Amino acid sequence: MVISARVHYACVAMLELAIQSDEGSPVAIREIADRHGIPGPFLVQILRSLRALGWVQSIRGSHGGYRLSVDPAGITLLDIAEAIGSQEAGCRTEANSTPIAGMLQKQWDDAAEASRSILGQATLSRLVDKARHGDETMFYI
Amino acid sequence: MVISARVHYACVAMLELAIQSDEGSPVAIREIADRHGIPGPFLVQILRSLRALGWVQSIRGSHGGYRLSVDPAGITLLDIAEAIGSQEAGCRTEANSTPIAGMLQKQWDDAAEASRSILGQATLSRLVDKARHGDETMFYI
DNA sequence: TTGATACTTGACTAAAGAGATCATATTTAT
DNA sequence: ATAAATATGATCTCTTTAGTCAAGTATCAA
Repeated sequence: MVISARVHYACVAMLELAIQSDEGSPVAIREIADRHGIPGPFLVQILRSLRALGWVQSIRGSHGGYRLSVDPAGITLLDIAEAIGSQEAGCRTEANSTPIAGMLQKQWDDAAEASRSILGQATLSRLVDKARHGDETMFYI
Repeated sequence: MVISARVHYACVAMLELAIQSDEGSPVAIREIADRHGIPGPFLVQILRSLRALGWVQSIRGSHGGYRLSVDPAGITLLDIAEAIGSQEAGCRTEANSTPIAGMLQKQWDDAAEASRSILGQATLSRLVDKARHGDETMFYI
């Protein structure tokens, strides 16, 4: 699975919003963009997509910004990558024409599934905890 | 890890050569291309790359073609993908600028490593066995 | 009511990579 | 000789990626 800059930025933004969700005031795009060196107008595009997905809400006007509008425990990096990124993982060959192609396709699928499994376990809430408590290894039941 | 058509074709070709390595006569590009619906001139390009890697050898002239020049047990799909494909797995962000970016980078790396692990176990010889003996599950020590 | 701040929207562009395609040359068996 | 193969370098089109721009709209605060 190739993670584009777009997907990476989307994850950065979602994490920033998750971290700052305690404070009442919304977070401005500029703040996130400046802190992470992301081109502002590009981040605007990305947040529009996230809003279309219903994952963030926007507050217009002065002192406006964005707020997370979902439970951070319910969104994983995989969700974001699949929603924002266009690039499929693995390889989609047309109609396993030959036994060899079919066998290879299965390997590509297995490899892609392995990546997806990792990213599917990384919820925003876990990552926020990780970011807050430093690098200590954490155990979950 | 995104598997391009180029990588997929390269793997098909290597498997074909591995399967037909018993017979003395080399395999023509046309034969592989026709059997799998691969554009001939494109496959030529790919076999050139494989030859440059020292994995196949070419025999020119009439009745010429290609032959595997390495042990099929020593080459995996990962080797081929990394040698032929240009696209890196995961995501390379520049110099983990922030804690959040660094944390994400680690997730991208973990996901990429999971894919690589799967493809790294798929040697040509195993796949050839699989292709020959049908779909029976095989056990290796 | 006016200005500053911040989001909204749609269009646009440059660069890179993917996936071929083509023409021409060279080698070898028969 | 000639047919069958590979060798080589150039070129081409299409899609995606990453980013930019301009003009509009909403809200707050003085």
